[in-house]
Amino acid sequence: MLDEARDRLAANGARLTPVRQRTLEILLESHRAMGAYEVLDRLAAEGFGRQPPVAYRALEFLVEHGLAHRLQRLNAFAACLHPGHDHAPAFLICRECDMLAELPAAPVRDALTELAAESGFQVERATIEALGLCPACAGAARP
Amino acid sequence: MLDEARDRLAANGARLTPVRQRTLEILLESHRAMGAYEVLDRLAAEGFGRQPPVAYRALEFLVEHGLAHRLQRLNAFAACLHPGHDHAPAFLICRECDMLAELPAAPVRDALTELAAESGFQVERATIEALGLCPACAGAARP
DNA sequence: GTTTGACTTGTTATCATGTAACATGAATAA
DNA sequence: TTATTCATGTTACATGATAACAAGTCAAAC
Repeated sequence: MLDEARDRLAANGARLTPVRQRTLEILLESHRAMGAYEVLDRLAAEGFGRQPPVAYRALEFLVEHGLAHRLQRLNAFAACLHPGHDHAPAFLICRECDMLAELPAAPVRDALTELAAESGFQVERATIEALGLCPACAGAARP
Repeated sequence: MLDEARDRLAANGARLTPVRQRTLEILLESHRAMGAYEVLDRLAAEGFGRQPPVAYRALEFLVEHGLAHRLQRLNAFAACLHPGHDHAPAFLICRECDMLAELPAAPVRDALTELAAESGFQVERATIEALGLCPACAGAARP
């Protein structure tokens, strides 16, 4: 995963420096949405800077290069699980257990792009996030 | 618009009190996305309370009752332009002029709901926001 | 009509999230 | 090697949001 990321970045003339790599690893390890300050704490504990911009810059960099996503509803970030494939994912956030699922959302994005185009609006980036119940929690709620 | 809002609320046993009404008016007048603190300043200048919860409570109330929307991407709020009609609107935000358009997005929502259902996820609320260029700004950019 | 209880509004205090501006250090290219 | 660009770190601040409590308002029940 990291090697793939490094290659992808090199192709764009960007570098996976230590902070950036560690930030990506932290996101990948925890495998859930993390707030910037949570990431910052981890970084600081490992000897990196302890001021907010350190985390925000690394996270922003990862998002810019498609290696992580920003979740608007949660004010949080998560590693991208399918870097490069379909880059307009939709996110499903379980309101019970906070589980996060990322799914390829080409049809949804297309519907949105087309709808916008009818008003002459050019979509560049779309945020598609749903709140609801994951299968496990839905099952538990209706026994 | 206000009368319609009042009626809709009365039907739900909720009241359009002065702060709430004024908050809705402020959103409607400016007809764009406003931060909570911007709304708060206006309210305070008109003799209402000047502490954050005053604005947040009024805004939250309006959102709860479908009279306003919260825009995750902007950390902002905007009056709902079609209260009651299709309540899963998509938002188009122009990155040049900050124009905000709200459009009925039933097809997009349906596509998302169906996609989620394939994974067993039950969508309750969806956030669909697009960043891009409005017709005016797109025209100006490509002369 | 007064009392009860739910709701509304306001406060203080604090926390969480995000960014601007600047100084220093490392990598790259001329 | 020197100029230039990019990265990292800092301080300081701006913005966004909520918890906890006190006081006022209003309608319904008695």
